[in-house]
Amino acid sequence: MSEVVEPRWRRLPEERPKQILDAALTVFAECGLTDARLDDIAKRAGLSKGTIYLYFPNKEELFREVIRTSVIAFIARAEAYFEMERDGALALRGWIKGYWSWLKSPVFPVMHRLISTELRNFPDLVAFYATEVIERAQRLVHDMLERGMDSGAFRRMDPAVASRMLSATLVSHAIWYHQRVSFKSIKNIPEDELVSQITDFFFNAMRPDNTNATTHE
Amino acid sequence: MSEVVEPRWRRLPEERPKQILDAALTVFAECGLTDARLDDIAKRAGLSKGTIYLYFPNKEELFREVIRTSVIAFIARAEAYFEMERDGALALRGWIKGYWSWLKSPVFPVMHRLISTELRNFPDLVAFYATEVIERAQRLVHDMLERGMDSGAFRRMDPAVASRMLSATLVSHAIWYHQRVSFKSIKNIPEDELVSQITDFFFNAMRPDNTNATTHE
DNA sequence: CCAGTAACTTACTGACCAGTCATTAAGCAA
DNA sequence: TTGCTTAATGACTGGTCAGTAAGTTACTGG
Repeated sequence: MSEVVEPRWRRLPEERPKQILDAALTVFAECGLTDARLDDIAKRAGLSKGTIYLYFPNKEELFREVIRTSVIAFIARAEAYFEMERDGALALRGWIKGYWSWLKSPVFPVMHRLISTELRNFPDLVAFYATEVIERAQRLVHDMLERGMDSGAFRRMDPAVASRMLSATLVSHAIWYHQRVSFKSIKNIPEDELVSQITDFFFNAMRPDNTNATTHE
Repeated sequence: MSEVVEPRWRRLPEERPKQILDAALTVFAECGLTDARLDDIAKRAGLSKGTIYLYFPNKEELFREVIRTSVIAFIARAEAYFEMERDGALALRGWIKGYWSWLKSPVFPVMHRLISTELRNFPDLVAFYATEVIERAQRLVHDMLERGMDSGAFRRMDPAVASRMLSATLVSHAIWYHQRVSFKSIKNIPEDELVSQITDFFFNAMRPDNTNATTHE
């Protein structure tokens, strides 16, 4: 019998880390850090648990690495959205689109859970996230808003506050979107519609006053 | 030696459930369902773990009860805010204040975590929360907005969308507020200021157009 | 074709913790 | 004071799972 017997497993040391990180991201996204089982991650990656320990020292470090690589991937993508659109309002529309694509990715719920619940256990990741994502993003939006205000496209207000309001709206909607099966008010609204509702609302909040300078008081 | 010896423990069957629920709320709020330890809850309540099982059948049921009682307490409080303020805009300001007081309470992060992560394990609580809080609240806000639109205080738009935008902004800010130590952009802003920033922004988004009916296009 | 070794698996260990139950003690009534 | 009821305790059990280590299989170079 000269059958070609498939080996039970292959040696693929180059590809393992990525396979494990991908699987881990999925499982962490679904379960969170504590409820995620290394056996499940291994199974999903088509490996045994022991293999994970060849590439990562422990569960927590695997978690860290999942976050780090995912965030880095996002930043790289986001920066592509920013090749000098000088018009503040247009740049902002581009930003919203790009930001949403991150928010709707499976990485975001993981990040969000981290931020809103498991934060105190990972101060290093918090610092990393704060400087590498939040501050960077806020500076960008801040600048776009100021440009828009200067050009008269937006009314004058504190750009830091405005940018926070935009984030707030997007972030909540993203959370609901990820859970949309359970949310009547979101369930049947297509994604594009949702984003344009948010955009419209924000631009309305920022639209300049058309009154003829009635400085009452 | 006729010292008055304090008994090692007292029999207080009436008060135990509340003591346990209070302690559980705190610990669940900090750790989430999985990471919360019954021993910790017991310790915080000044009891032993066994005692918890005299009043609640298991951890999950205790969790359910924490949520139920807390949500009910909130609803009761919230309804007090609503004794027929007929003016839409004023009613809305009242609503925001009341809603915020719920959002900043320790129950909200628990609820939020439940919604955003542990949802699938508690369909009954989700349904309960959806009907008893979300829908009810949305209907109220919806009505207030419509009244405000009718009176000309607000511009015309879909009240469902507007109410969702308001919730979104408030909810995100609440999450950040609970984690404010880690959030530079929020840390030094007093609570009142935060709420009024949100309110102002929302009212600006809803302010009617002052253009003299320039129906271009 | 046959070591030798690197990649991977599997069976195990020890810590942890929800839930149990035998025991102890508070309080009450006679 | 005694004896009964029941609130409360805390040591224990059984299951779960992160992490380990010994064993197995794929591959490589001679």
